[in-house]
Amino acid sequence: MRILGGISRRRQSKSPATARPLGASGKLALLSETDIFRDLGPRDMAEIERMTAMTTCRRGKVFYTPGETGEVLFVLKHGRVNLFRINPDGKKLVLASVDAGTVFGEMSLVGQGMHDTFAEASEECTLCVMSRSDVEHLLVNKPQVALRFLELLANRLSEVETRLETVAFKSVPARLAAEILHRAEGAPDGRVDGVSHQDLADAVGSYRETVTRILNEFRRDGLIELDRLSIGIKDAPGLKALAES
Amino acid sequence: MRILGGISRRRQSKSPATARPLGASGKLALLSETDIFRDLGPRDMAEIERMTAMTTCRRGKVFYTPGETGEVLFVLKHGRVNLFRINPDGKKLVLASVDAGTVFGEMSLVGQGMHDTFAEASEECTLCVMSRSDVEHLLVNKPQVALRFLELLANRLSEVETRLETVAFKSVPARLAAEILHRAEGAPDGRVDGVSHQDLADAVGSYRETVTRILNEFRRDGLIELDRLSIGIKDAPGLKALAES
DNA sequence: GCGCCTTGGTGATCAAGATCACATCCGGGC
DNA sequence: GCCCGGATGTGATCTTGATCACCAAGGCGC
Repeated sequence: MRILGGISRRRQSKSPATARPLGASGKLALLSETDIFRDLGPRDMAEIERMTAMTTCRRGKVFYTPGETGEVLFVLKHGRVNLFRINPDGKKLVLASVDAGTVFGEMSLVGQGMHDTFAEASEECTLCVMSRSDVEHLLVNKPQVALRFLELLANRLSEVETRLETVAFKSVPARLAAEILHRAEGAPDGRVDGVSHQDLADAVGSYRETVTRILNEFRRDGLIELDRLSIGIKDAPGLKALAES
Repeated sequence: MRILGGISRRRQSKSPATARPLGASGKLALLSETDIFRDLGPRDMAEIERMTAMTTCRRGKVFYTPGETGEVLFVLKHGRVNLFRINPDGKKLVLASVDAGTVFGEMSLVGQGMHDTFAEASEECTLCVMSRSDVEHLLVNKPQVALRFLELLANRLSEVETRLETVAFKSVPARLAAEILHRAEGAPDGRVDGVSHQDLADAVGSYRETVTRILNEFRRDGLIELDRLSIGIKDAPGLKALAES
């Protein structure tokens, strides 16, 4: 059985301890782009800038571990982050894969628990880190931010609910087809790169061998083409049909 | 295969069309108890009272159907509500079972989508219904309410994530044990009443026959006792151990 | 070039639980 | 009491997909 230690080894950056802090230079520019802050004026943004730290994480870095990390909230500026849990056998399940603009973290203030949840950069990431008190302050004094936050949370809720339904109702091939299509969104060439079968298995809640087998079936059926760490979509409608179960 | 029509037949109240409106009498009293409004003063409460409708639903009533119902937000005052989806085969999955104080509904404003999600009273319920514009108004003008809302949403998110993990990782017996324990909370006699095997199956994402079989195993192992529509817990620690997988 | 690690390929086996098919059983309505 | 529908009990399959056991190929560091 693949265990927790193995995961860290497999992907975790070998670079020095923690994420690298960013110079004050590009901080403001990055912050202004964020969804959650978009309603604020320049003066507010400057204030936020003073109270946040910005860091980057390279692909694969697990930058949040329950217990170890304090009570902070992350705002993802660039890149993509996987929030996942590990079960007692060491099996990993990706709860959510969040995009730039999303807020996440351990915040009892907002009840936003990351109980047992890890966060890892699935791509090169730029993150903004806020302390509990900063967030409290911000939410109380800037209602617009609270509203944006609300919106984000509601979207994540909706997403997880759909995921729950998917895991409960659909077969692994269906889930896999959906996952591939989802990951291909945004890539105009209809190609998913840098994703191992193991990654897909973690995402759909299955196993590496099963994913390999099913991907090969997909290829046999002319739905996709396969290369090392790369999947090319050849028949998107076909995949979509499969994804509907 | 059990289908959608069957569900309505099985449980839906045969009473006239919609839920019964409540006299203005107890409205304010009920509203003040709600979590989400608890920070408001009497004057604000009065204002809210003016703009909300209060209704009751009897057990089993499906009072929200996607598409049919408009863009409203419910605040559950008393009772318990199941939010669920139906898959193409007619199989039902309970996404969340929400308690008094919870807010839910179709609200694009807050991104709070109920796409394809139904709501049914699993107990006698008192509900407060707010329109989209009322909610917008409230959230913009009463930041405290937005904060409470945030808190609620974050809790629900956390719950669904745990549920997702459970469905993905744990066996049906484990899920069932957890579900029984969960439902027995609050009942000091350690008894779960008025719940059919089908209800449990819908809740844990399994099938009626499977649930029946496993419950009988539980009884054989001295964990529970069984009666028609009733389960008595005899060995809570044993169930808990099972629930941990 | 060599060794090693990561990724991918595949057969064999197995267990869980979905699915089908009925048989009761119980309570309520008439 | 009789009938009906919902709730439950249970046997008999059948599939899916988890799990085990290896092997092969690609890529990288040295």
